[in-house]
Amino acid sequence: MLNYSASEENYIKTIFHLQGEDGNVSTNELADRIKTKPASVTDMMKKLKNRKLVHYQRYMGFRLTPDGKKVALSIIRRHRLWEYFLAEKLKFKWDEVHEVAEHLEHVSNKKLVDKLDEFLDFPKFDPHGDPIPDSNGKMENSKQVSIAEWPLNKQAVVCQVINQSSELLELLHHKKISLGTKLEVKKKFGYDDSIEIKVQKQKPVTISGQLAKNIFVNNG
Amino acid sequence: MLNYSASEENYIKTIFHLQGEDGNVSTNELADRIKTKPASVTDMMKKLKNRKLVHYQRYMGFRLTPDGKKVALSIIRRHRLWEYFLAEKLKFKWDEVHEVAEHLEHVSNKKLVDKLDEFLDFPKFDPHGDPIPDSNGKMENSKQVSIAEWPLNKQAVVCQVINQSSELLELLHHKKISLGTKLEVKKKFGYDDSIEIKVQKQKPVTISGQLAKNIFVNNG
DNA sequence: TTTATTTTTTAGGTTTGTCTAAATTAATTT
DNA sequence: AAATTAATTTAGACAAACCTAAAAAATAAA
Repeated sequence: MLNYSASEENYIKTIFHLQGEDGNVSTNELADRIKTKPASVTDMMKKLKNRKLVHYQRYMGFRLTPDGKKVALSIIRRHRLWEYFLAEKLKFKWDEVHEVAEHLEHVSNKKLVDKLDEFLDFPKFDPHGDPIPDSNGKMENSKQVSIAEWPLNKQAVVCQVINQSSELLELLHHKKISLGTKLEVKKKFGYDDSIEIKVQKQKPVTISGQLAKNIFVNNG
Repeated sequence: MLNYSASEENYIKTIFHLQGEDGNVSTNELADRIKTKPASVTDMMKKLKNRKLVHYQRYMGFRLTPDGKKVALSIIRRHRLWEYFLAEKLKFKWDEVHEVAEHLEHVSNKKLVDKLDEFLDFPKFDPHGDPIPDSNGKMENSKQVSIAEWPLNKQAVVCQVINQSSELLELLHHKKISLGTKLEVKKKFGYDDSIEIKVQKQKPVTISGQLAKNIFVNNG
């Protein structure tokens, strides 16, 4: 994999986030996000087109080529691994990690990244619940969200439980919740952040806000 | 502390390494070291003079101001902490850490560096034996060298023992060596890397190459 | 469909950090 | 002390990444 400047990497990464499954990204949209001017975006798109990282025709928007996507995933991998490191090892707060990772992500030494991954024990999600690509660019296909944030009446599948302690495991066992359990959130009580969930075909049960925050789900 | 570009930081750091206690650094010397051209050095010196980081008069060489030294020490602190992290936590080899740290050192977030320092348990020396400045820029005043590399007949003071195990401690106790012990290396045997040392006023004793590599000394 | 508005691009300029080639100053040799 | 050599600086250019202002194209409205 070739090396790209921090600036190029920021453009590539941001296009990845803005383009959905198939949509094109517009000049203004990208300029807004990257906090630069549309003219600068046009300049950079010409450059990235030459490097075969984006499809681009003037006035028609742009999207990443397969090569561009690979590069984007490798930048996102670095970013999220550093976020995980900062939160898990250096005890940064959840909302402080992003800014620091914005800088660390541009150190693009493959051996460093792979060894960091190993040191962290190959985490699958960063502290915001976003999936971390592995060294081949593969990752879980949906964001991981605590059931405290999950919308009402939408099926969720338990995919991770953090902050494991024997008490927590005992509680989960009692509520018949484990990895892969399908459930729906039925009610949220703002008073104490407790929520009422329906596990598969059983009767609804209530869960404390504290527990809810530690059970992560996705849409299966 | 203001922020400086990676390029400025490389100049500042390199001037620090080249200037001794009081000596001036020359244009060619710095150009050589930084792998750039003398003309570029002159350009940068003008800039650093404006920022009050170097004393500089044309044709007369340059040296860091007190402010410049502070900046240099903070860069060196980052570099050596990352080197320690890479070797100790990510299991990089001794001779691979420098190159990667050259990039990581330019991420100049103070909180990141201080938390990294804490995570690493405030190490005093990097994997090459060079002292790591603390958050105030203070550091041990000499490089740490294993007695295997120490010159003959020069007083050495034991300042660290690494790879601590009960067997090693037992051996040290038996040889009457501990932190602060003064000794001299009297002979080196290339055959098995063993060395003969004289501890204070006692009779010379022989130490294996393996042990010698784990006893670090400086000149007191 | 013509006009007006928004979006995007082009043209030309700035800063940072680099370079080459020429000019200047310092150091060394004769 | 004059001449030669070496070190350093200046002058002018270049690439990357940004900018502003004006032109061009696409979109929306009348």
